[in-house]
Amino acid sequence: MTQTGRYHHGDLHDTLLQEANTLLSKQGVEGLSLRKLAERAGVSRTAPYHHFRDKNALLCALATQAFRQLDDMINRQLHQAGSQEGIQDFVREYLRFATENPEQYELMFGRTIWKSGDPTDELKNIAYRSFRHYAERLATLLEGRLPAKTDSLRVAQASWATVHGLCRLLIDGIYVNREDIETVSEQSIALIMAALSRPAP
Amino acid sequence: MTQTGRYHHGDLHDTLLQEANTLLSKQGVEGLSLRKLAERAGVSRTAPYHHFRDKNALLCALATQAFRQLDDMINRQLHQAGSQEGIQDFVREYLRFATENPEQYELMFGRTIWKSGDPTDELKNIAYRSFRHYAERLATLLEGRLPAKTDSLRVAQASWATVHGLCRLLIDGIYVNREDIETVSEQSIALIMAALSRPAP
DNA sequence: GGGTTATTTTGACAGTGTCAAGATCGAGAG
DNA sequence: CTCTCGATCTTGACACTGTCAAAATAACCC
Repeated sequence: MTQTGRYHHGDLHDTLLQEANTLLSKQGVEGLSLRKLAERAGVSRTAPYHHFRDKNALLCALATQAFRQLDDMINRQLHQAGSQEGIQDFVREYLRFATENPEQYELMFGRTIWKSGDPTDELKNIAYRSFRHYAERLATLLEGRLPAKTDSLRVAQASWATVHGLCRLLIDGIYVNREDIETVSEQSIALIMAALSRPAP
Repeated sequence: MTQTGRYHHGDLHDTLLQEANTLLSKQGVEGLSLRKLAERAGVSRTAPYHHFRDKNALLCALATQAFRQLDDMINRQLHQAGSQEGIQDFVREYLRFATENPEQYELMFGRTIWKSGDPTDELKNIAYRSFRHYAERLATLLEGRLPAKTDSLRVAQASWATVHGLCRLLIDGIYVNREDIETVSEQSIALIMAALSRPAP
């Protein structure tokens, strides 16, 4: 289980992951097949099965990687942000992350893993942890500013949904053009901000 | 196995669509194959190709159907809604639509059609029209209540993104549990409402 | 060395979408 | 009524896909 000794290939595990990630970026999930991957790595079709239980496991590993990046971003971005500008920057960073790695984002939150496949425990952990971090930081950020009977967890879920929905519409290119990113995201930020500073009756 | 008017089949077109929709509901897109469909309709594997150019065309037809329903709902729901309660009801209806037909919703907005496949002109038309209807109705609803320099189109996009994102997280079961639908959706409604009645500085 | 174990390969199977070519049958033209 | 035509359907085939079983290979430990 070490990576220094080279028995047959060297370390297929990492090579596979790396190659899969670049292929994902270029062709999307539907262009990612284990056989193609194996060929690129110079091994037989079934070689990957000794490093990943099945395709689902590979995809989960990829998504886990991406979630680690996102989690880092969250902690970095919302760490010492004491003001509304902190949240604004976070939203912008989030949008940047999603639009610069659309295929990874799709994999992280898409049905391929969460509905049709089954997410690894490792993936679930990092995914939930990321959200928890966001919720916690947001909670401390909003401490005292929230009216009674308003659970900060709900605010976290609702605001995440807003940004997430925006990303989806953006990435899939349905209702929001990429040229409108700036204005629409500003509007979304305003949406969140208004709710935070002055909640509904 | 229906035998009404069987010269060849009767009308495969509608049978195919209908069967596809029930199969979609039960098994999701990934469980929907043309061959399975053909078998259920009692015809050969390639028979459907004389009614739909390819699988993408079939999926687009399904999505178009669903969009027609959504469009109807939008026009019905936001027709004479003059107050905030109208918007609230709309959001609730939208959430109901999405959670009761999760697979259809996924197909309507998912990457299967919009990214990996290519959407039919018919589909694009109805999809854009639905959103336009929403935007228009929302605009008349908010007339005069919006501050200067706030484009109602942006508000429409942002609010749609909020509800859409909520639906996605709900359907894919990532961050929002189904038991929390009520509270989270209320929070989301509050989010939108706050922005509408009292915009951010 | 031998033996164990991890790694890789070959072969095979059941699926998938889709194309090409032939078969069938309803209906309108003569 | 016959006969052709065009819509509809079928058979066969191809290139893919994920994944399993069993055999082969190479590295490791004793």
